[in-house]
Amino acid sequence: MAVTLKDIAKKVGVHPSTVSRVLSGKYDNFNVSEKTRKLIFETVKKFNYSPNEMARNLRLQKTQTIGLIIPDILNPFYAGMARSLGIECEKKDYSFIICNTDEIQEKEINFIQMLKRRRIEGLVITPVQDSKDHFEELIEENFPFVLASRYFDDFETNAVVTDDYNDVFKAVEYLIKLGHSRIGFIRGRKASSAIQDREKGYKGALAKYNMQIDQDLIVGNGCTIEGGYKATKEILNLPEKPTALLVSANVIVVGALEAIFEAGLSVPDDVSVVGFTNMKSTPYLSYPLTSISQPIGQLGKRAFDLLFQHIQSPDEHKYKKIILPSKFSIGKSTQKALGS
Amino acid sequence: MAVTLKDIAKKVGVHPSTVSRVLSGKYDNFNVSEKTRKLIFETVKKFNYSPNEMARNLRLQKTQTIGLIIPDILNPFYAGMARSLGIECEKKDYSFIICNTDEIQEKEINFIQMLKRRRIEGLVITPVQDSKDHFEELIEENFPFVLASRYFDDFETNAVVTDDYNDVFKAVEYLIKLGHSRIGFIRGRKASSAIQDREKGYKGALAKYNMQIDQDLIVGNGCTIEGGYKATKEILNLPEKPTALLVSANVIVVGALEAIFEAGLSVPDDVSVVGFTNMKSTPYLSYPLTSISQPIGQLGKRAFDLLFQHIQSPDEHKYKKIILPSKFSIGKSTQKALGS
DNA sequence: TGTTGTCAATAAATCGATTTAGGAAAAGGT
DNA sequence: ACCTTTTCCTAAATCGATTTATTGACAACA
Repeated sequence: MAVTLKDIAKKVGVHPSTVSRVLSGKYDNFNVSEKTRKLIFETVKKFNYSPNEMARNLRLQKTQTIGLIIPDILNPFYAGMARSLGIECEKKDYSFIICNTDEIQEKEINFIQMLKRRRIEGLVITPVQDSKDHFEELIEENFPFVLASRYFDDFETNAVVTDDYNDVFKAVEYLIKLGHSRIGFIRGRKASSAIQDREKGYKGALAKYNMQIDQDLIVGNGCTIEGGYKATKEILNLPEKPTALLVSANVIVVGALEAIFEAGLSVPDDVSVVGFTNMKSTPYLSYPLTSISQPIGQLGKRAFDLLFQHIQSPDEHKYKKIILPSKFSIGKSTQKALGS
Repeated sequence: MAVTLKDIAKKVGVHPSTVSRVLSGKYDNFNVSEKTRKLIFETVKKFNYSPNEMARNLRLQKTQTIGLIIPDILNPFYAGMARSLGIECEKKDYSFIICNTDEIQEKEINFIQMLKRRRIEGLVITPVQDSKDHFEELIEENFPFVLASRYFDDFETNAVVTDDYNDVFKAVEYLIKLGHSRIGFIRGRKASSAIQDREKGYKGALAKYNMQIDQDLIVGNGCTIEGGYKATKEILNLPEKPTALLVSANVIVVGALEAIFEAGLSVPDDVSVVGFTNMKSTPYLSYPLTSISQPIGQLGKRAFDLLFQHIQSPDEHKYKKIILPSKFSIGKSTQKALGS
């Protein structure tokens, strides 16, 4: 169907290898006469020849393709990562294949298998973290991959994460300084290392100020709107309501606010809220949210950089864990606690 | 490096073709002894053999891959499309490669070239619509593609779009019936057929009620937050302010609201707003937005269906244009015009 | 005994490029 | 006139699968 290198060779009257060498450009002005080169280029143009990458890939053992496995592209956090990864890919002439796990471990494992069959050269992944054996396998094979936004304690890998412990620590400290003493923690997916670190940061801040950790104030599991809604509803039904909430992930914020408004409470008068944001596409309020905004673009970029490095020099690469700080921005969803 | 079919064949002591035939499963229980089959399967498992798709692709002239070219994955509208396309792809064992054009025509053209080199089997695309020659080329070649959310008047293609004219018509009619007589239209990208149809719907509704079309009330170009912000600011500076706004795309809503709040106006008391939404990840207000919500999931699904059909039967396929209705949902961002 | 048929497996071409080694012809040197 | 060098190009292997045609062995049948 499509015109091949062989076809071009025949038209020009030379051997396919000659055409290949001319087009590769590696032997520039060398070993091929100017006349032949011209003729080849003309013919290529005339027949609109475009090389078959499948064939090149096979021969060169390269696909110029990486995989991106994330929980859900609908989550603007991951969309942002995908975006910036895409930009980096483009620069290096790579493409990427996106797979959504929906936080289902089995899907993740299958996707990895599938992508390996497709001979992707590397993988950026936000792991489900319900199991991890498959990563040890990847490490054994020295298969290039980078964990994004989550990491494993147990073994060394490439990883790019945010400074979750400190990010939340500071935010909670801020709430404490506003005089809040009952601060709720709306939790995301328990299994996620990021969420775990945020919970630790929350506890760490409370501990610093000698405040009791009340397990009733730590609720929720899962990074969904519904999860945030239910958890917040639960926490607002406590006999002793919290006066402030730390919402530990971006999507959850939407559910949390829903629950707050539904309970007839207002922000920040009845309850102060600190959330996670990323860029402007996240929940928009008639007032800006006090929030921890993560450097998503950087996350994608740095992940690609690490991955690319591993791909380029598979033998002499070193695993790196990059920790990126977030920005804490004070909006209008927080205020001093009543009576303080 | 990786273990190949040949390696397996050697281990088992048979010819590669035998291994291939066993693994393909096409010659089930036939022409290969039970003993050999078992041995092959065992060896495959033992050495963790996974077929090289590059090689298969080349031989079979299939990549099981399609392309998705969209303006921006960060826009939840396109993220939603990508999501549902992904789900459909998975069912049919396809993968997809996402490319963001940022509404830059040149990028679109380059991406198409690149994807064709990679021998993707088909393309779902939301075209930039600054030019269109390259699509006529695709049609000539009978290359499978589906336009999503935008279409071309000039020639027949596969396309899945929303019912933009009627969707906006009804929304504007609703505003008129609330007594609004100065209704602003915050426009998205002029070049987009979807936006054009929405503008027509706006004008059509006004015409139906014998209302003058005031060009000052039609502002903006470009589907960005900034665009929406500037356009809205402009319209709010008119000597005779509009009492209602029809915001013609989802991202723009954020900018429009920003401008409204900045001007010290409130919604819906000072100005009623109808926007475009899709699912819950769009701008969240302390009140729900009156909005036209588009069936994004359907859009992705139907686009894949059309594309798959074309891929499966390239010769007997027929171009189809599918028009999907949106849902108009009345929230709290609209109310009766003052004095009516 | 010779023919036919079945079963199990192989040989070799193929997909479309790249690349190493080499070869023929022209140019250059003495 | 002969050897060397350079220039220009070709041959053929290769990447890792799939598939069509074919072969060899053995049993069945007349």
